Amino acid sequence: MAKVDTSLVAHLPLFAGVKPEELDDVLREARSARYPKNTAIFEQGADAQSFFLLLHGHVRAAKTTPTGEQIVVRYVAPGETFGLAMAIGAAHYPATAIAVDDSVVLIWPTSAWPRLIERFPALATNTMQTVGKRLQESHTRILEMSTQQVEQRVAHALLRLANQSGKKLDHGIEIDFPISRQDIAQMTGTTLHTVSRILSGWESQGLVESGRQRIILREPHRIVVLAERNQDSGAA
Amino acid sequence: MAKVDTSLVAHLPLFAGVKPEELDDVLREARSARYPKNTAIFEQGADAQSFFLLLHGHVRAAKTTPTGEQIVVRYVAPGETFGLAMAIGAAHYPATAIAVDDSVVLIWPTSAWPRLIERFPALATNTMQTVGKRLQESHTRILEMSTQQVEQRVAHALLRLANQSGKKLDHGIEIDFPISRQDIAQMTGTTLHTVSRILSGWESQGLVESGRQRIILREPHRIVVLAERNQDSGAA
DNA sequence: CGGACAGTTTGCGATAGCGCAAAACGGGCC
DNA sequence: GGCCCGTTTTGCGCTATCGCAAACTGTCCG
Repeated sequence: MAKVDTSLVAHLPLFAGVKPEELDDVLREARSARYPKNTAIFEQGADAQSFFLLLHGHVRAAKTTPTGEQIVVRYVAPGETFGLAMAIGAAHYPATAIAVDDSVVLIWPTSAWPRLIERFPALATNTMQTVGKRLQESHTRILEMSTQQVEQRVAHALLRLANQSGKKLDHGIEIDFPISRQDIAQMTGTTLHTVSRILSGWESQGLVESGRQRIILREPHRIVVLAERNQDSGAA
Repeated sequence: MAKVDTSLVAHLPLFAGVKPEELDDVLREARSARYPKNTAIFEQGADAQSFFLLLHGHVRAAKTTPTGEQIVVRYVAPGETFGLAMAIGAAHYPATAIAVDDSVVLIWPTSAWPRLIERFPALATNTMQTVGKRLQESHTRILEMSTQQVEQRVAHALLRLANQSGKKLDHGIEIDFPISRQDIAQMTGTTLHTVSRILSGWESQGLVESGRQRIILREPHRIVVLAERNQDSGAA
């Protein structure tokens, strides 16, 4: 089993308040694994046997309806935890996790959780805050879906992605993993057609540069304006 | 300060795993208060100085945009906690809480939380599960908003309310607190006009009986059908 | 008992966004 | 180098839902 250097993960929010010497004990309970691009890490509805910490790569968490429609719950960036079903008392994963890029994760067995938080209460506190933050983001998303039109929601979504996983280029910010129009549609509650139209429009205005599963924000500032504008403002 | 009988709250999920004799210690740190109908318990953005447990009545948690639009985050039923900002590491309340009926709550100072969970770790675990459940509900709501049309969403919302706070009558289930079309609109991401039209339609089909801030589901089963139907099914 | 008002109903255009379908595109693979 | 497939683009008609406006109604208050 690969040994993980504590210094690589010590600064993560999950481990805030855990002493360096203790950290080693926590990591000892984990194993690491690599998931190639486009492979599933776990499936919605499966037994929640493990929880995860993403070290490298990017993971998409998506939820599927009985009738097959999907939404993207979130994109997981390196340093974030996912698959926390057990912490919230769920026996099964409520969503599917897929590596969208070659990804490396740490994996703890669910069964280790009670022992871990007993020994390191900070883990429980930190996880609580993480889940709480996600709840708030979730509410924000509901608020946006309720009050904004599609173009604004797409703008917000891209800005968040850029913020979370943007690679700075001299001519803009590139979203650092493969993402399709369909994915963005599933993040914003619309269709890939509409997303495509919007991005085409932006592209012709020089706001973005985009291609197959690739998006570069050329004018983040002007996209912020789009995201925040009230529905009345008129354009030429 | 009013003394709260432990036996009244011992069975609540919040206190699962807390011994009866310990429970008294937890309650000793709280005070109780009564909020008349339509009064605010806390405002979005205010310092999160307390957290709450609802004993009687009903509370609406709502989030407001900078531009004044609102959504209903949830309705709190007796026995549920709310205002947990501190547990999730937020210094300010992310939403406003309003008593929709005369309500009685237990109030703990935020500052007591660290001490409480240290002494009674079960509180932390239980709260974690509560927040986790809310996160999942939130995702479900996003899924619905993304994939279903308004009528189905309204059906789901009413069924949930009936389930959570329904009073059984011989001729149906009544939602046990005052709720307006506007409120339902803010739960489902639509307008009060559309909700009104939908309820009028249902009323003329005998599915519901409704009036000023009052809704009775007469035919819950048939409403379930509405909630679950795929968008293609046609009616006579 | 008569307002006054908050909540509700309803009509009628306007339209954002969907859904379908077809074509263009771009990359990787053999 | 050429083929194949998943992704993206775009046109076009359709409609669910909004937005505005006006009328209506049940309740509470004086």
